[in-house]
Amino acid sequence: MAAHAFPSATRASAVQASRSRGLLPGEIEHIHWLSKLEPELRERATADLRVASVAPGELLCRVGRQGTFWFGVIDGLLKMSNDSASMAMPITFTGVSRGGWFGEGTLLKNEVYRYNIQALRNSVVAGMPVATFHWLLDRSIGFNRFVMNQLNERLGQFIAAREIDRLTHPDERVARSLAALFHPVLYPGVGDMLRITQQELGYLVGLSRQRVNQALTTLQAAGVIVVAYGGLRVPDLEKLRHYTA
DNA sequence: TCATTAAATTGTT
DNA sequence: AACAATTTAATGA
Repeated sequence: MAAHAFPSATRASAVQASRSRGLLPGEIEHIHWLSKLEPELRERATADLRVASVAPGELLCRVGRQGTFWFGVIDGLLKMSNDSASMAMPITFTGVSRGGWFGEGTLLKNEVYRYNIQALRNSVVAGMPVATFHWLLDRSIGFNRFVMNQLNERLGQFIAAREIDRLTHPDERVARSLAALFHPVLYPGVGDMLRITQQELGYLVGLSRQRVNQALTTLQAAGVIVVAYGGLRVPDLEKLRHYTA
């Protein structure tokens, strides 16, 4: 179980560094909240957004660092956890998939990050500076509505995460974690096919790849998922969410 | 476009 | 943890 060794690169945040670039036209449509902004505000928002590639194992946020960016996943998969530094057992809060944005709670309170964000694979991540974040909060009704909704949905997800932790049956843990990744509001970019390897899912749920493979086979037999090479489909999210072994 | 090869991912022990 | 089988991605004719 201690073998969760990543090819551990631990460079500082990539988004602010010279490794970041501006937004590409094709990426704008993947940022759903932009369409909720008033047109005159959207201009600055898009101009201030930075995009960077992050390698597997790389950390975007570290516990205790001052919150400086609001992050969003353009493509790839991240893991939100509390692990390493602290005394407690490593706990994965959630995975963050395409279309997911996070860090708003930290920025709102002008606090330090309370979790680590680590890339599980090569990912493309967008970052909005804290100044722009507050600038939009002060001006845009649509943005406020989005952030509020985001906070609410994530609260629900964290409550669900606590329940997942209590589940002992691996198949059920995998089922619930997958259901969380298919959350249509938090991760609108996922679509019906989630790209995730069984190894990545193992890191996320805290199981071996072998056990994940076994769980996926069971879940497929139960008809709640369809396994494919390098990913899977969920025909009925509610059935997956309520799966019992 | 097709065939070949390397790399990634899965299935199984 | 190791290994074989399968699928995808990359390469060059």
